Amino acid sequence: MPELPEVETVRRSLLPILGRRIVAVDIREPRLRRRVSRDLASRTVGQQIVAVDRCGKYLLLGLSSADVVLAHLGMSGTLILRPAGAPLEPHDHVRFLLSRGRVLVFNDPRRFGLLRVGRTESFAELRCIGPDPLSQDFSAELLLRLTRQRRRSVKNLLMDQRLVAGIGNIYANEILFEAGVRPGRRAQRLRRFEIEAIVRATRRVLVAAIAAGGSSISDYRDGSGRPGYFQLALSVYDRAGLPCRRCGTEVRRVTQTGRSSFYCPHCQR
DNA sequence: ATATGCACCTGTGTGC
DNA sequence: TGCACACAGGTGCATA
Repeated sequence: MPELPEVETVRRSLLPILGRRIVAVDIREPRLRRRVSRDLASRTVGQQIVAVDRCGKYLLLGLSSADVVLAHLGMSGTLILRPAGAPLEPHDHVRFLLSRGRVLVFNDPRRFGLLRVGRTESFAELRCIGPDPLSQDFSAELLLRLTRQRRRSVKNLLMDQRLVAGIGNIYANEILFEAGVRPGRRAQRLRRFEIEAIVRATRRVLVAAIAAGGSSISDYRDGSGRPGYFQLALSVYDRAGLPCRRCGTEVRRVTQTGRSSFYCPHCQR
């Protein structure tokens, strides 16, 4: 489910928790991709939530103690705000009871997500992720540097969180369609104008996707339970065999390093 | 450096 | 209707 646009949408929808205190923590299933921090409850109960930030696909809830709750939504995770008395739902793994009658629930059917508490500096996963593709750091100069000497495919490169943080399978495909570049192209063979097109396309696609509230392919919801609408605007992702919205040619699906890639053989070179 | 295969999980859709 | 199978937004490992 969640790539940068979905995580950013969740972040924005969670802003109403700012200033609330964590009153109780209920860990029902600690076995996520990594075990939920054993001291999650002891380090968060009594703390006030003072920040809701995003770093790539990670969400960071800043606490008044200077600790941070680090969350990753994996493939199927959601962080959702409900009324305090709302009934437990399937796959509700951790619940933070908040002041002023709300409960923040980490729900994740596949349990590929992550929920930890600690100092920001202590999280190794944050140390090795690249710049945010919406920041000024993500420029044609940077992408040019990243692509030199690398034989790997441009799509694979865009999805490498160490190089750029937040792009996953849906948006890598969409960005490359928008840029007119085939996903299988080797990074080092890209021309400068193509690099520039990819940088522009990245901004356009991610900004549009955030504006639409992300993509709800099956079950993604934001923190207030609302779906996104960008799936209706997808150009190639999950559209194998359907006509390209721009030229009518059939969209193709190929497998690259274990993931499905989609492209229009006419619009993308 | 990079690709592949697999592992971790559950849910859904498809074809028989 | 039931069953087997493929596949799904992510990441990390071991192996080539």
